[in-house]
Amino acid sequence: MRTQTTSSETVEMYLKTIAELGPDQSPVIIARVAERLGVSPVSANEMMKRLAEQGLLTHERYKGVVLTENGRYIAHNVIRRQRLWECFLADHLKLDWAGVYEMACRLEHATSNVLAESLANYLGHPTTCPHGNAIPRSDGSLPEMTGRPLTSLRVGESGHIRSIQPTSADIFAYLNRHNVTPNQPFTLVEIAPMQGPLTLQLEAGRVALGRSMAELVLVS
Amino acid sequence: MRTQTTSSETVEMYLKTIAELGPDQSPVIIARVAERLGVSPVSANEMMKRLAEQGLLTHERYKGVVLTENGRYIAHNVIRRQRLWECFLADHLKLDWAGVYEMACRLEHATSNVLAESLANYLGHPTTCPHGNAIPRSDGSLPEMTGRPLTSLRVGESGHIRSIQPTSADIFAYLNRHNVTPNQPFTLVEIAPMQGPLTLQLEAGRVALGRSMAELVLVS
DNA sequence: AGATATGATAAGGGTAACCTTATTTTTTAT
DNA sequence: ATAAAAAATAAGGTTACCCTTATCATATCT
Repeated sequence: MRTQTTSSETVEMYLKTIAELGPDQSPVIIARVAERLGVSPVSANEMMKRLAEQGLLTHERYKGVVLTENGRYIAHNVIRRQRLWECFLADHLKLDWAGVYEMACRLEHATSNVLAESLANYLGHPTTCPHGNAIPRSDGSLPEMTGRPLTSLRVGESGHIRSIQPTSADIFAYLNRHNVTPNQPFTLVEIAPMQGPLTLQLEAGRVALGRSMAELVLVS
Repeated sequence: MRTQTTSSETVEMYLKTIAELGPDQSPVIIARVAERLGVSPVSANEMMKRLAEQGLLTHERYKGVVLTENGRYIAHNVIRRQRLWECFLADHLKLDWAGVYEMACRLEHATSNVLAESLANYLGHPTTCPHGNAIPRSDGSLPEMTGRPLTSLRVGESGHIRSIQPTSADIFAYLNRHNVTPNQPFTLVEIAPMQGPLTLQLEAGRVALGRSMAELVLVS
């Protein structure tokens, strides 16, 4: 927890993206960040230089970037705001589960501390967003991630969906359409060979998920 | 109502400011806009040129700028969003009456149509913001302003506070501290000469308001 | 009718983002 | 061990804002 100098929206997006791509503080390849932000790798590189100068992250060539304590603090704050807004949008405004991530992503940058805490209070201090991801606490700490990736299960195993990691609205929409949402019980009925799809049996029916999509799904 | 091409935050702020300074579509002096936005007159001038090119306003030298139908539509939409957020912040989150204008001013630019309409619905389609100003309708139309400026009253006249026009948080705070808020009954007990202050008798006590502040207060 | 304050424009710059197109460096995979 | 793929950097540009200082044009006031 430190000098939270107010950061531009762009800076906030970079920090948040890095935090999302590297929980556990593992180095994040800059090109992955560029991809997710829809920006050229060159631009992302330049930005990383600036962020490093500001002491928000460290960069080791060909390894990737790691947030400093200060950078992580800001990132978690941004994520906190986003997830609080997601709760409001989904639970109170009844907005589409798949779309709230992106809507909240715009609101998060326009949210002061006072506002965030009032909102948290109004919502009853929720601990997870509608997609099941933990909401960082106001001191910047992030509760331990519970659940393991769907891809780590064997055929025949059962469990409950715990969370869907941040992704695009299309993917959320696909998952929602097939009832792959938090708390749903399921059984893994098949894993196709050659990096093929995983097939889940849910109460409402079956779904096939490609590997990369399945990696976004945490279960218990 | 027209081609609402998505506009930048800056453009939205210019349009909103022009709409606020020139209700009734009277020409607005560019320097006034610059002042309110905290920008140099030269910058505002350049921006007006760009806005005129985009067909959002017309500019007559030494007279001022007037929004086109399209420009006004966008401005009213921005104002609608801001005032809806003000309602939410004040009525639901119980945030400080004086501060919600500025908080909402940041949220307004991060608010899509879908979100604005869901919010309106959640709030029960309010028609005025916490400061008593009319909320433009979703078609961009603005209900007729009711009430006249406090400065048009004579000593001895009574009435109710109707609204406080958009201003800074300090001024809102001052007015709030002295109970100059919508629906308060009052009597105008004195007008000091030489452009001096107006003194109001309210239920809770007396206040003295300078001319320029009094002009922001509409009464009935 | 002319002086003055006000409003507008011209000219020259700055910054934070972004871009593309080389080129270089490192990792990785055969 | 080396070739191919991936990551990083260099170089040169663009855009949307913003700035200051100086000059020009108009309206208003005496």
